[in-house]
Amino acid sequence: MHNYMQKLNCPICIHRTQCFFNSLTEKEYDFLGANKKEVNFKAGETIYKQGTESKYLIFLLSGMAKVYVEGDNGKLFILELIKPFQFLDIPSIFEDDMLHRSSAAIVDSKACLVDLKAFKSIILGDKKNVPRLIKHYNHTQKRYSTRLTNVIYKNMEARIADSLLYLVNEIYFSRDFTLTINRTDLADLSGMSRESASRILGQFKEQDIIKIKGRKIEVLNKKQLEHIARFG
Amino acid sequence: MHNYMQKLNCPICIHRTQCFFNSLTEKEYDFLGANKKEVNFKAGETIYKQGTESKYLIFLLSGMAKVYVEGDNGKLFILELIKPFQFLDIPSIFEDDMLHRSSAAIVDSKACLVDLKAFKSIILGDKKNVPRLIKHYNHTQKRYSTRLTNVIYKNMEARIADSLLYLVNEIYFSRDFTLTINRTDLADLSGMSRESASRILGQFKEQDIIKIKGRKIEVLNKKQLEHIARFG
DNA sequence: ATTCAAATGTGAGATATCTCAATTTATTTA
DNA sequence: TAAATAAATTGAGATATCTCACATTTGAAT
Repeated sequence: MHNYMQKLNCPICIHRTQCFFNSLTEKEYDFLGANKKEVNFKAGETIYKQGTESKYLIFLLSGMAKVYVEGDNGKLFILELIKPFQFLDIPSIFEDDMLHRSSAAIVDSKACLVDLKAFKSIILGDKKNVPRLIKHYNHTQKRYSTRLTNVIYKNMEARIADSLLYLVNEIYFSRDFTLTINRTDLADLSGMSRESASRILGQFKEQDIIKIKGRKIEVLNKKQLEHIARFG
Repeated sequence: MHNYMQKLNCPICIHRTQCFFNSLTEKEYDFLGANKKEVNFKAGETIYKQGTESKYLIFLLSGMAKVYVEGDNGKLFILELIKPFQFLDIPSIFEDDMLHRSSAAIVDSKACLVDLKAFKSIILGDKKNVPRLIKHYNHTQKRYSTRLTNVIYKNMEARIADSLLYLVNEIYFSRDFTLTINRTDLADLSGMSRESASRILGQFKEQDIIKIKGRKIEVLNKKQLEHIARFG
């Protein structure tokens, strides 16, 4: 098991000891548990597609997944990486149950599907459950703003720096990590072509900002990376 | 008064006869009313800035506003245009009350600020009020996805076409309208420079897709505009 | 109507990023 | 361990978009 698993920081999760669902009563928890399914996904497999309906709340139990928006040309832009005990997505509940983003497994993963009706009844059943859900939406919105700003205003160097800092601070919790994602994913996370991402990485390596050995990356100069992320 | 005022389609509003607040009880409504302030903004004036805290729920009573994210370089990307009786923004309630986007008045406008505490207590006071709020978040998230996809995958022609269709379908409700926004706003809405936006408009005029007389725009061939928005 | 300032339009060169093709490196399979 | 396959790097030309400078139009003020 990767060590990034040890230090989870998810806003909402179903792991009994953490986040969202830990505030549920025993009864609520059992009710949700009775209305869930577990599904396995192989690396690369699509978990769900934007524009489709889902009767389930989806979150990850093991592995890693990417959540992304996709264009007609088949290209995709990764919004965030999802680790175990985080929601992959909540459909548009109280509306049309649609999903507005897509998701795929990066490594072999297991997801848990909770019946949406059961979830709704839990949310509406006790007002103490509402704030956590709202927090989730705030978190998502904030992430969207960041991603949008990132891709609109920053040059490629800043975008790759941003992605590396995201991996250090929010995914692997270490300056020294082995990527679970490939270069194409890193490029999609940074909103550029695979080749451009590769070039920038080489450039950072040349400047001794990072050290690369295949999928092993070590951030040598985080301060400078932060500066590049800010000013390009 | 512009005729676009007549056909409002807002997801949530405070106008007594429409949307969100019309489901409130008399008592709830009066309580919110007692905890609100009205503020006037001149055209161009900033209403709020991203990264700041707000103790108020903000929505528009008259005029028009733009909601946008901004980069360090002073450039901005407009997420949506806001018309009367729509929320400008809801801060990150149940968290840090922060705003993650910015807003400015496009024409002279009046906004209504509702005390956040009062709003929270209304939301938590009766579960019937929760779904409408969740809907608002869904709407916002969907809009973000659209904007993001737009700017990442589409060329300038498609982006301008998209903006024009947005104005026709969601703002003015007519193929024939007088812009309340200027060319710079249209460019910021389309994620490109003012000059580029201007060039594309000229191109569309040349192709008889639209007719332009200053700020008056008439869409002559909506089908083609839709095709361009889709395929570039 | 005339004048002035602001908004808008237009052209040409500059620039960032992409695409394609070739090469190298890493990973899997036999 | 070698061979085969997949992933990553690198270079060079192609392209979309931006920037800057200037021209034109529009709307406001006189």
